[in-house]
Amino acid sequence: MRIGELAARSGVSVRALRYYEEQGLLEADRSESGQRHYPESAADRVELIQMLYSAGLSSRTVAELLPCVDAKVSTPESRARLAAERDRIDAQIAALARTRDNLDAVIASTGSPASGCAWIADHDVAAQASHSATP
Amino acid sequence: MRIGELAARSGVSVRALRYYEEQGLLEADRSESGQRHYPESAADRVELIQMLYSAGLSSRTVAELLPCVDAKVSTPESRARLAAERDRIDAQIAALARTRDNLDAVIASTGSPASGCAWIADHDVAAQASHSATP
DNA sequence: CTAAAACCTGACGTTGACGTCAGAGGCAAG
DNA sequence: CTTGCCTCTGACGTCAACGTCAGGTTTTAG
Repeated sequence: MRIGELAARSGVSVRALRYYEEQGLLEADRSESGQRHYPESAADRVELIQMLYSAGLSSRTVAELLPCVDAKVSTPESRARLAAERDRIDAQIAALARTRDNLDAVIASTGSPASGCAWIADHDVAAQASHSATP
Repeated sequence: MRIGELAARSGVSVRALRYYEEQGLLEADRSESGQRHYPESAADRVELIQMLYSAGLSSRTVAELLPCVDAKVSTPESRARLAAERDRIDAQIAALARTRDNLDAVIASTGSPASGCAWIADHDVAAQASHSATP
């Protein structure tokens, strides 16, 4: 398929796909006239790239991880790299969960006009507690 | 305390604190000579701002939410706003969890050199499964 | 064959959250 | 007083992940 169709299928812009290629994240065959031609699997690849992007990985990091994903075997370094990113994401999830819980507390405290909003005082206790529990 | 100390305590740069003030996220008293002076509670405020930033909220959004956090009562709009952001964070957590699980699968498949790496084919199945299992 | 739609490269523009630098004041110590 | 560190405003620089525009070629529809 050509770049327009891949863009439509994967929901990203044509420009983004060309950018991915520029960054070495996505390769394409070229027709005689120079037009990019992608296999069906490219849609999955793009989805994967987007997933890693949305997890906060930079294009450089993704570029470093993708070969390790593609390869059947991995070096100890690449495994460490993957594990490190996994841990980073885990920490990110924990932090987000804390933030969400705090937002819930805010919503609860502001929901009924009678209740006071002592959240700024509360949130530190919660933050410190979960912080000291997950360093 | 002055800006340098607040920066040291809260772990952000002096520039960032001035930026927060610029964006209306953090107010400061001014001494006669114009130097910023913060109360102790400012450290908590900064921590809160950072938490919201790290959850992917823009400074504009934070600026809209903070008054609603400070106020004892909230309007229906502000509550809806808070709830919307909460849901966004929830979705973000779910997406991150999926990404993490995928990374785990990669690590597992590349961990032992004997096992094949059929992850790109697998990950969609897993993504669909966890997607339909956690909305 | 022709016009519209899709594609190409190259290059400059955008946005957010700061970094960094310049030049000028403020403040406690010796 | 002056030395040294802190602070001020203002303004330009940065970086990532694209958006957008220009000017030209290719493919497709009629």
